Amino acid sequence: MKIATLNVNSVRVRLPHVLRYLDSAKPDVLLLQELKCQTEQFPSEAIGDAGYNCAILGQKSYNGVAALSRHPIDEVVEGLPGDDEDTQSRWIEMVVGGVRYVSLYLPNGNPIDSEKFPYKLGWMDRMIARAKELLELEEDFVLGGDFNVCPTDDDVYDPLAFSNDALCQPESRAKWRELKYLGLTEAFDALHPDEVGAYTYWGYQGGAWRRGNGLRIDHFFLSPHVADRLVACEVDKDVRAEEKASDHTVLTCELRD
DNA sequence: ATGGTTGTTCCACAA
Repeated sequence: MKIATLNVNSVRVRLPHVLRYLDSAKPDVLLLQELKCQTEQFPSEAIGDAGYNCAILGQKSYNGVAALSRHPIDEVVEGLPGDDEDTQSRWIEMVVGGVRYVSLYLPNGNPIDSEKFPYKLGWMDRMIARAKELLELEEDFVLGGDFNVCPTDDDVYDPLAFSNDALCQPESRAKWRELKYLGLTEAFDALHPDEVGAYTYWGYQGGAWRRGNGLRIDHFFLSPHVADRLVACEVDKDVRAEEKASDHTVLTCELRD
């Protein structure tokens, strides 16, 4: 079972990249974030022609998440529970073959002296609560996507430059660990415990990609039974190297069948 | 302190 996640930064601009990836890598599941389009504008036909079913939660201009599957989708849950006032499309769940796959786009939270930072932390509390609920239900699940958290300074090309960034705040990192300490396995760290600089994002500014100035902010968290099946988790940098690429690349995770 | 890029939109805003 091959699972992949990609923040596309506009699915309409990045459709060729997505189709090329599906055709070459043939993942069973692909989680997408930052669709930047409404649900009706999502290119379901092209992706359907490529052999994938889609669960989509779009939004005009910003955010938007989707989960694609080569196998039939048995159930879809749209949105992260816990705040009826929250209208941002950042969470979708898809059940395939008895496993719940979540595509999530955690709030960026910058700048930290604005209302955006407490929104990020509150959203993380709701994510932790939902994960706890799924564990209590003894569900098998995978949380994948753009977490907008660099877990440690080893995940940042220039920690000093990011010391005031929401992605690197002690509060953001503490909640990231709180999620993990529920009993989840962070796939990349579990298989590459001492690896430094396994970045998944390189911004568009200042030749960041060319210079290797990246951040590790895309992650997979696995529930206990799913973690028992973990065989691989890798960053696929080829997608970021393409023309007109997203600022993120693909993170993959392989589970024993 | 500022400027560097990209995407969506309607002009700044978000990242």
